Amino acid sequence: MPRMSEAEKQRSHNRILDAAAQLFRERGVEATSVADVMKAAGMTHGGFYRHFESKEDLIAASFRHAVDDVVSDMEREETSEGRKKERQDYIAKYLSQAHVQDSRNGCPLAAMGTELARTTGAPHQVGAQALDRMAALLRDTSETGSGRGLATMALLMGTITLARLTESEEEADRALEAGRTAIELLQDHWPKDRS
Amino acid sequence: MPRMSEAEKQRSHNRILDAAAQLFRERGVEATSVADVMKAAGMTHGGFYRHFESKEDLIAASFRHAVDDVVSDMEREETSEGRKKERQDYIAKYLSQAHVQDSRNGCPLAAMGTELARTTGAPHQVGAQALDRMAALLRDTSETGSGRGLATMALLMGTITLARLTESEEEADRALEAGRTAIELLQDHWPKDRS
DNA sequence: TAATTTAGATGATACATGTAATCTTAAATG
DNA sequence: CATTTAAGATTACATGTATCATCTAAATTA
Repeated sequence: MPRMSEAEKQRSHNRILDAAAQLFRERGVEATSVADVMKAAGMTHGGFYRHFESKEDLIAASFRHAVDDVVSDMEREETSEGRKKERQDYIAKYLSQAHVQDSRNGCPLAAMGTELARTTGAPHQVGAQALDRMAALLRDTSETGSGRGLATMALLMGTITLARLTESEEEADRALEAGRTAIELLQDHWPKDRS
Repeated sequence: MPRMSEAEKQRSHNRILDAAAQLFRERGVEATSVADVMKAAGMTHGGFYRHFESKEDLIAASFRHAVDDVVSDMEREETSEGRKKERQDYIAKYLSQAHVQDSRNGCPLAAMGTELARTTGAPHQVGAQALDRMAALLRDTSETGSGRGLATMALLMGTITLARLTESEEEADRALEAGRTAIELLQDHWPKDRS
């Protein structure tokens, strides 16, 4: 059936990225094989190396892809007011049962952060970059330092992880509610002079 | 060289648990093989199934083992004052560079939480139990609900994950500092009537 | 249109994996 | 002391893994 047009190669490439981004978040990076990804993308494993140099390469690329997907809307927002609203919406969606259950399309850092942290090289790098990017978005433009953005990010990620660890929706809800309350505290009481 | 005395079997058993608890935290559960664990415990992989039914069994047992290790001192504390002090010490150690760098002996939930959350069955269960246990310890005895304990746990875990994702000690320090500030806010401003 | 290129399929490689059967030997038991 | 038992070593097995060489047919290009 090969060979396909340049445009269709791009499409295949994107299908691989999408499939990888979903599977990696759902099952974890180590637990997902290149063949799994290719099958989910509707291809056999052989063609993989026409698109990526190695699995490590795919990890980095698909993670960036996933972060772009989640974050690009927010970054487009221009005004301070628009950003603030986006931020609140994002947090509300983040701390929801839907997000707890659908890790496949959820926050890449929450799903793969621990695994990326153990990596060295490209995957670790894109993880660190993603953190910068997200902390910047969660931070108020008027703020001096990155502290509150970082703390907010930590709280969001931690809360989702806890909620996913629980064994019932009720327990998950308790975790989410605690997360929401804590986020409010950060927003209302973060010291002005802290970084 | 077999066979060994009952007492020495226990010792072997514990060596396996220790090795697993360390390797799982350092490299991740999926990335660590039974053979890796047995080698680290000073044995060949053949004897493994005299001690555990399966890798899944080992995951659950070693995780419980690690949590016990980390938490038992705190649980022994009787007085409210003693507990409070233990809590503060624990948080200070938790949010330290040492903890960021030494995941091997660090918080099991921070190191394996995401992976356990993806599991079903025994490993997921012990993960959920660990969460209950730790949130209970982080919670003030005078409090009504588990909310603040949960939020504190989320913040601790999230902060460590972020710090481990960074690419320099300075960035890691920024994350840790943000975590400390946020913890203070939770301690000072958590609403009295919230669960 | 003929020659060339290459995306993806097929199949192979070399190795790691979890698990189990079998063997060895010393401890436990009588 | 003789017998039984079982901890750990050795080996085997079936499966899964990342990667690569080769094949194919269609898209490009000359």
